Amino acid sequence: MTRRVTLMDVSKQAGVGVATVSRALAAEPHRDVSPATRERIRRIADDLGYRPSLAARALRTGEYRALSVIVPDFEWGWWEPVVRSAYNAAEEHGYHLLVHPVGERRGGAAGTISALSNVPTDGVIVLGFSASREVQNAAAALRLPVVSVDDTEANPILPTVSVDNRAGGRMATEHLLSQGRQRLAYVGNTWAGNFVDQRIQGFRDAHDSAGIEVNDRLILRCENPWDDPPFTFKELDELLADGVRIDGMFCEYDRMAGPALRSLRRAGLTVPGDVAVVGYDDEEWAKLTDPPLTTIRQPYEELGALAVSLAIQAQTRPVAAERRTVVPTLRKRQSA
Amino acid sequence: MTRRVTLMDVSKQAGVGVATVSRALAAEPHRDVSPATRERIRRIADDLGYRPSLAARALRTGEYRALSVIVPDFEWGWWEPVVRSAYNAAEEHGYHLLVHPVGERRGGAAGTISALSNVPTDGVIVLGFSASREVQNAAAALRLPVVSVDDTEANPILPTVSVDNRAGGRMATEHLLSQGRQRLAYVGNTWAGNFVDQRIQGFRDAHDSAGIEVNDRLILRCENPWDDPPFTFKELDELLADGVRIDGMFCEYDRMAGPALRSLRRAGLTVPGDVAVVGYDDEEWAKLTDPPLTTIRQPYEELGALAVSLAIQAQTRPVAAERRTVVPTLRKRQSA
DNA sequence: TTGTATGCGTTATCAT
DNA sequence: ATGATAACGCATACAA
Repeated sequence: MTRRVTLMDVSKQAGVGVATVSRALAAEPHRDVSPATRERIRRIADDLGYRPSLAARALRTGEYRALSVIVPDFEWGWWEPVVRSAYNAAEEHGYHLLVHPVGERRGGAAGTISALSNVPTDGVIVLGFSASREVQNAAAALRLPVVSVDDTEANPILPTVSVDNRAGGRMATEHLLSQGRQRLAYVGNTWAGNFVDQRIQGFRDAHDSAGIEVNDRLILRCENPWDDPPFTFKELDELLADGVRIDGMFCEYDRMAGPALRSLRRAGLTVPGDVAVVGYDDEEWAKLTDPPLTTIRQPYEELGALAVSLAIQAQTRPVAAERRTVVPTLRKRQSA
Repeated sequence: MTRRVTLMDVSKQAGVGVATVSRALAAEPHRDVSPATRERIRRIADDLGYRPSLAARALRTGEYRALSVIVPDFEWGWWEPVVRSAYNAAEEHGYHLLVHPVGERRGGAAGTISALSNVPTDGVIVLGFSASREVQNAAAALRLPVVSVDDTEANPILPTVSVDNRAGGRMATEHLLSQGRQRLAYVGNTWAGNFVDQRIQGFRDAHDSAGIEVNDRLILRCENPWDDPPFTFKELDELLADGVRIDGMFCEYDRMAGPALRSLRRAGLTVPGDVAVVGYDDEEWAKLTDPPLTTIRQPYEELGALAVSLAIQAQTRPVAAERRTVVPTLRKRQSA
């Protein structure tokens, strides 16, 4: 391992001062350096294999030009496209994006943010967590601005970008109703959460507009059956066994579709013939279910780009702790 | 935004020199500082909200204590658990792990590595790319050691950690044969690649051991049907329509299972009754197919941990450009 | 247009 | 056990 090539080396080789070299190598052509020398110096730097020291630069400028995004690593999938778009957006701003999965062992989102004291970063984007005080405090302790994505708390305490879940629920339901389906089930998880309430609210909204009454018995809260046979939703199995008829189903999120489709098939119902099914999230594998899943697609690209732009803004001037809402769209496939 | 708290501030407050403060705040108790002052200084630092400057530290020590992992962002899914285990392993070594998705626009793996000149990092782990000369050169230009994961080239030019695909293919096939299945199809993608050859070789190995002849007509190379109805594999549809009987199927990787299962169902075949199906990768959603997919699980945890350990080693002493192989396991579910 | 000199905050070396 | 100080490599204010 030879010593690293520094500005000094380049300057000596070029027979000019380090300042000139620094200016010549600046990203955007510096006004105080002749194109000729700029060109000459850049060539020499290249020949010598010069690479700027990020540490030295950051020490001098006080910024790393990097953002960190905290992702929930126990929930695979949905956040990937957000990270992707954030990465691209960051790049366009000349920033790098560092991705940090939250480990159970790492004390959740707040713990992961605290660990960022050892990561060179200028700002934090938190994906998919309700931004509690703890998150806010952890970031404040590091003097890092935070932006939250997909936090569905009623009153955000941070600048927040999120999707209109109520509109999404409504959209899914309207799609089902518009096909003449009348007896719709809502198949949700057992957990509670604002986004759940919002999607159900959308479900109700659509019924109201259509003048159809919601049968509360069809609003199901199901236990995860993912690890034990027969991998169906027993709540749904029982409902169907009781002879309750449904002709449409809105799954709280795509992952509910696997067990739900199995329950339907087990009950001898076809999709979409007997029952039309709509999911939520448009995860990559939604096209792999049988039949391919019609679903609500979150505007992942917007989410990522917006979050990055807010995070960069927040570095210089405070950004209001208010919610920016983006709207989902319907992705039609074969299940409804 | 007030000025940041530095060692100087702490030292003045404590009435000691900066060196003492630096020693007192070192991660592992420094031998040259009394426990009393150590304790006192740490408290003061805490009170003042002192955070070390990573830039200054890195400038001084010459290392960031961070590794970068390059992941193929166009292939969702399989690498997630590897990143997770790598993250944990890195943490145990006192390192941070930075995750970098490769963008199409970013010039592939090599391009993404080059972009790391703007990322504070001490080493690179490349996931899921055949480590070409380009990758090697890109890393060399940055003077960063590289470790490759899941590169299936015959002769690795980098330290490489990979899974025994031949053993995996054999394992999947033996599982099918052991159930008395005799007419097995191999359902693969149209692409070529060493890992494909290896899995097929394992498929053949198992047949050889069982004294069963492979019917080459049953080795299918199918076009992706993921974006167009009817979302089945037409190659498989045709085979079945021709009246060819199969009773078992090995999918080259889990994602092939969606269309394959649809093809089977469309042909009126049940799974696993008529046809037993085994996948490869054990992706998260493998449990969502109907029936839940029996599959070959790659030892993701080992892959990540091993890669990190090699990358850290490579920082100090050269690590041989040889392949370390780990073995997959069978994950039994309902499809076979 | 270019060169010189300073300081960013830390750790390590050398005194004491 | 502690303190003073040099050096890491860069960007910039200021001088030329």
